[in-house]
Amino acid sequence: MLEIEIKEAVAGAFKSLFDHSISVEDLALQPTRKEFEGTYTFVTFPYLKITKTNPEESGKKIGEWLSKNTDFICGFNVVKGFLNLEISDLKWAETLNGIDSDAQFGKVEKNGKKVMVEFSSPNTNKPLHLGHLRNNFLGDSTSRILDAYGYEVMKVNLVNDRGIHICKSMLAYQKFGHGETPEQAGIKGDHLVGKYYVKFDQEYKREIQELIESGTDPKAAEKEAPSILEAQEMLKKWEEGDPETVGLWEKLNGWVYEGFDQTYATMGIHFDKMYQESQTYLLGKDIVDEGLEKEVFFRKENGSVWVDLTEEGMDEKLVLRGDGTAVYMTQDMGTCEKKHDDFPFEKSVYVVGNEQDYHFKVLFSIMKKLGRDYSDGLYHLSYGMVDLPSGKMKSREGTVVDADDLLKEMFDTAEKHTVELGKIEGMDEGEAKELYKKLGLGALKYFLLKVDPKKRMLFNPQESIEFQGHTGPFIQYTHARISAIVRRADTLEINLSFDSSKVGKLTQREIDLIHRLTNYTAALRESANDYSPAIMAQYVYDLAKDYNGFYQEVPIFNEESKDALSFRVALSRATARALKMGMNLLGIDVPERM
RNA sequence: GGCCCCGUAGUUCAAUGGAUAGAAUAGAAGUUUCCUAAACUUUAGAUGCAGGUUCGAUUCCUGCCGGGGCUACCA
Repeated sequence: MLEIEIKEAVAGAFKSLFDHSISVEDLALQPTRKEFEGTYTFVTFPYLKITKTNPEESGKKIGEWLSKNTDFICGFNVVKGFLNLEISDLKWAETLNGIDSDAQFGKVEKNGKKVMVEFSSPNTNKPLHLGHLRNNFLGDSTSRILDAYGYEVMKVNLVNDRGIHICKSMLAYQKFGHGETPEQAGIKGDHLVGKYYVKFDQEYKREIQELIESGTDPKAAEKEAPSILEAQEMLKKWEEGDPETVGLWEKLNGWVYEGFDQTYATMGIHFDKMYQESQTYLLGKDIVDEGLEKEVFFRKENGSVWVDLTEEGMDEKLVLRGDGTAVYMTQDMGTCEKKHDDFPFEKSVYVVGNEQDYHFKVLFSIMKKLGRDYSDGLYHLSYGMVDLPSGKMKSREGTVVDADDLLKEMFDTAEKHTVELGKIEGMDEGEAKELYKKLGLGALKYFLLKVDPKKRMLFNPQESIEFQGHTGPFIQYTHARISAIVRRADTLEINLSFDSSKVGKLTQREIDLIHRLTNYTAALRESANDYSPAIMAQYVYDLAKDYNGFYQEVPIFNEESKDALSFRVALSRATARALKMGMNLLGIDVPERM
């Protein structure tokens, strides 16, 4: 890669000029700011002790050495401690040739390591909402990025299918459902069950109100309301395996899964393995025993078991109740171990909201204290809440954005825009429908992924369904446009290969674009190491923007030498390929025409 | 109270300790006989406050001010 070659040359300069060895990894190059001449900038400030002279002189010496001793650095200038390097047009053309003829471009060798990515984690008492979308897209995209970066990836979904909250919707259904089914009601199973969850809450609130009015203390009322007592009773029955209760649970969960499957299919997301909490909630007790034996945990007088993490800057944390039943942490320790047994990973990523930062910090500490060799590979991909302009989403107050509704709205808006712009001429209906889905989903995924995962973000429904500017469809459009160029080049039988030495003077746009193409792998690496699709999202946007600038400037099929023409087509083709690969990492399809 | 995260143009987002803090959108002004105008060009506009570390701070440290989260024998 070009950047490596330059770094090697700089290291050579240090060796030759100052008799000092620097490893290539320690050297940093940055893109030259556009107000200066050059493409790559080497900052000399940090090396003044080695060069034993002032910044300007250091830059000048290194620049001169590089010009003299390499055939691709054709010029340089020094501004203070900044050495700006110019790369010859020939080198750029050769670089593009290399990229374009490299069938393996963008591919990273498999590294033989396994990583498990857990995401989505829905509750089976209500449908998916906007927050889940951020989670799902992050998890899916991160999985794709890790896979592309050489890992063997296992995508898993741990479904929260048991517990008091599940019993709430079951109870309300039992009382008020009159045997209603999704088919009868004409709504998806998850929405039907969600309806009864809301119903429960209404009843529950009404009962509390009544109790308060009859003189009960508000706190006591919350605990004494008949509905909550019934739900607790139901949970007990479920745990005892009462056939009727389990039957109801299975029926409702079945409906919810059907609904979820539909939504996942619409989102283009699938999992390699499903875990259910109903199967894992009893796990972890053997780990508690192990921890006691290893004296990582300790038992209090009432029999409850704790871990002391004060040395790690945290508190004491309960890992088993006094009555011997499990808490969330017990379960998660067990599940962590089970996941590793099922798929012996080097890394395991949990895509979970940042309200659980502390929980995972504790969990990972415990696994480390227990001596699990994989504990350093545990990673909490923590993401911030999605806010609405009206404020925080609250399911009980009905201020959530439903995932299915939002997806449909995106598709509809895509259709409206597409038809308005007259883009569907010559497309059959199936093709057009396919396009609306790609655009709507592309817009939504890109919107949620372009933001740094850990940051809280604002989702304005009106503004979010945009297809102009820094959006998924902008990148998709660029790809469609390039595809048209490539199609035309094919009919003209333009040869892909060109003689680099005959391409001639390159424009700044062309250099920028090739430069950007050379950074694909670096963007992938950074994205994978940071578990951040946002980095890749930014890369594809910048690439698309660079291409649009280039496209605007020079007609590609104008009359010039065959080499110049082939060069531009090759540049287009390589860009399309990089865009497609990058967007694929975000889980976004790029259409051939739109 | 303790701990964690976040404060950047009107708005939504960027910026491995680097040069004159970038985009998009909204505002103003332009560009289609020519490969897709969902595009392009020009223009105006921002680092919460106060210190510190250094050649250099949006970035690192301290304090304050604002927003959010965690702080359950809930999950």
